[in-house]
Amino acid sequence: MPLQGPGQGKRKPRARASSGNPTLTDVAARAGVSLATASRVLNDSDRKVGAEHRARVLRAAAELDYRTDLSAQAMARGSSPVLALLVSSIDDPYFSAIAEGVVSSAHTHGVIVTIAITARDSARELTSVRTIRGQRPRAILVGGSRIAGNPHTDALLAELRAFADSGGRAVFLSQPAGGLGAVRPANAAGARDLGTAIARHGYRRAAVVTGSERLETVTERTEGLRRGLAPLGGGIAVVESDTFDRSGGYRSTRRLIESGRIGGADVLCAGNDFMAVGAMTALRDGGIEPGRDIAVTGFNDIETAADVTPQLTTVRFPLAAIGRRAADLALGADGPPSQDISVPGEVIMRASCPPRDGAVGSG
Amino acid sequence: MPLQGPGQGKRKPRARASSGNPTLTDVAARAGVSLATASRVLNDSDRKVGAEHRARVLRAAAELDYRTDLSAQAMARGSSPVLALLVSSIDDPYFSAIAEGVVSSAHTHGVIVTIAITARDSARELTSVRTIRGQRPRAILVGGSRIAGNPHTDALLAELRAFADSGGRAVFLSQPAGGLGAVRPANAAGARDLGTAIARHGYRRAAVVTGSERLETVTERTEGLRRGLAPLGGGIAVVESDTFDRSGGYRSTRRLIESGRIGGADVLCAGNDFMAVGAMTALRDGGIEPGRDIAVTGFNDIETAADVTPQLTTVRFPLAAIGRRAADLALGADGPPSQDISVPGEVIMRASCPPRDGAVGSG
DNA sequence: GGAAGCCGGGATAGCGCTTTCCCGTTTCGG
DNA sequence: CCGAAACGGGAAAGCGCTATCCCGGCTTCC
Repeated sequence: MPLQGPGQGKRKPRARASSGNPTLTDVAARAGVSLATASRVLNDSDRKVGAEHRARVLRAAAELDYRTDLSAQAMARGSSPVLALLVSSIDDPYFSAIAEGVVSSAHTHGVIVTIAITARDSARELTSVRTIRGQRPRAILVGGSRIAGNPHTDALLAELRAFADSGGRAVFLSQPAGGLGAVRPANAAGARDLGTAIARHGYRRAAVVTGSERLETVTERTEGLRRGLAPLGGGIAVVESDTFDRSGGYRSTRRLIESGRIGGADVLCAGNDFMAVGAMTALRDGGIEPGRDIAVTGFNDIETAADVTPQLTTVRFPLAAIGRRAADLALGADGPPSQDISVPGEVIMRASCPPRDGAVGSG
Repeated sequence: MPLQGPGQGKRKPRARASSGNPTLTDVAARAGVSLATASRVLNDSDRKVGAEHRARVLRAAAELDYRTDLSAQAMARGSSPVLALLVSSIDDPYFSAIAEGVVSSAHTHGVIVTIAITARDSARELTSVRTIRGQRPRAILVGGSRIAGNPHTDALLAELRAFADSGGRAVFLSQPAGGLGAVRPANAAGARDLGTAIARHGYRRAAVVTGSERLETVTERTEGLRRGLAPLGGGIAVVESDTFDRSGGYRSTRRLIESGRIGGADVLCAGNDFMAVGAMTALRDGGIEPGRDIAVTGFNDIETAADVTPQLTTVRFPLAAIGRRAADLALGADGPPSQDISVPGEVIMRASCPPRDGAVGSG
């Protein structure tokens, strides 16, 4: 038995799982070339490799069913081809439409998308970003409206900025912050256009049913609406807030009806389509027929909007395009890392908001 | 100038990006302990570490804002904490609901979710799985209905099986195959229950509007419906196929109306809720009032189902729960790796399918 | 004809982490 | 009171890649 110097003993190499995946070393060995050559072939690097060797490597890889280990590649290269998407919920047409665009863009960039949901919980949002940072992604996309007075906002922003400082790219899908760039729906302009459109249809007193005013999206839309109504002498008669979803729309409308405060309004403007749908049901339950007794509008043009009765007037945003554009911005080598891109919406007038007597002509 | 032996020259270490992330080595150095100790503290390993050292490491990590590099960790450990989800589209309430459950389960398991979309393109499905395999994920979840006669099916299955053989777990969210386990809605049973329910409401002749019969989901539902209707003497009068979405529902219904083939039916059963919604619009366009002149049913109970007029009778599946369960199955160390779990649905009778004269009593 | 390139290939440092080994101290059990 | 076991800590061997560096053989070009 050979003597071994102290501390110099050969360790037994960790046992490779018998069913482990083939490695590049295996491929190189089978092809009878060096590791370097195999790597060069499989990544078609700049360095040229002779046709003979190239073919051998390719064949060996195919025979072994070789799959590059992305973790190893990421570590060797120092960056991994992933884009992280952070949204409050993926089970929400708004975000899933954006996600679709993001994934599609990422695909064309050859980048993998990882997804984290925050469930509108700002603490979880923070821990998610922390975890995500561990992935050393190329970019982080943050969806979901910023909430005023959020105790974790500063920490989140610091985290994102640190990420950006270490070479990553962070892009918001809502209001930008911390000099970090954003691609987002032009809520204010869209709401203003909607206000203008309904004013021209003859409506003057709006009842607004929306989410918490601490959501920036909410204030942008409400304010935009006010500005759109004003020129023709219209305005917002009353604002009622609740959760930013269907049931919130139902409940707040119900409260408006029961308290009689809905009386002065000729149009009910909901903060989004879900709220609008809930509001319509509440109206019917209260004996008010939407589209006839009072007009109704929403926001976002979810697919349902065209399927409810009466069809819902709303503002359409190209959500998938927004997602795609955000991913492009985050992944593109070119262009300023931080721009604030507002994507305009389009007012879709439908039966829930018919022209009234006294409406301004189309001229 | 010191002589250097051939091939032994000291390479200049690759320049670390000045703004690079702090490494565990940095943490250990700052804490004045070894790499091993730092690692042990940060992963609370079995090995005990003195309180003093522990505290120093923790403090150093916090001060440096250290974030474990997941790729490096994955490589060192030989496996990465990721679950890959493959769906045809994330912008589809069906899949986004499942995805929500998947992500939520993964979160509690401390696992990251990466997502890939296939756009119902089987070639892309295959390449996606190939890429995914490179991530060496713990598990792969495959959504989307299997399509009969798909040329890439064998390759896909082989790929998944190879993945399973090398220690991963693959779970289908639709029909299982290749002995690989699945968690999925009990389409056949749900459809049968729906058939039974509408038969008891007095309906006998169903017109079915659905997707391609090469989709297994479609055949399962149609067949189940037939079995539910039969005991009370009902049956399927006509089947019309088109794309498995809203416009497909519209078009096929339209064709049924124009050809007069809808005549013999007292209920129109759509393959899913989207098709049902499209069908209702087509009916109205054809002068037939859904819910009054003909009953209508859907499948899945998407949120919209309760918002259309008349409210849609459908079969509800707990999609998020299915996603969660699939992820649990794929990530759980326990349990047989491959089971076929059918999650039952619940018939939701609504106004689109009112009881007819001659309906069977509730007794 | 020899110096000065290309060119295709191989050897091999890391990348940042985990984990095995090994070692000096204590703490016990007998 | 001595040997064994337990304990806390450190050194370093990889994990599977990429990319740098080096080399020998051929062209080129004066």
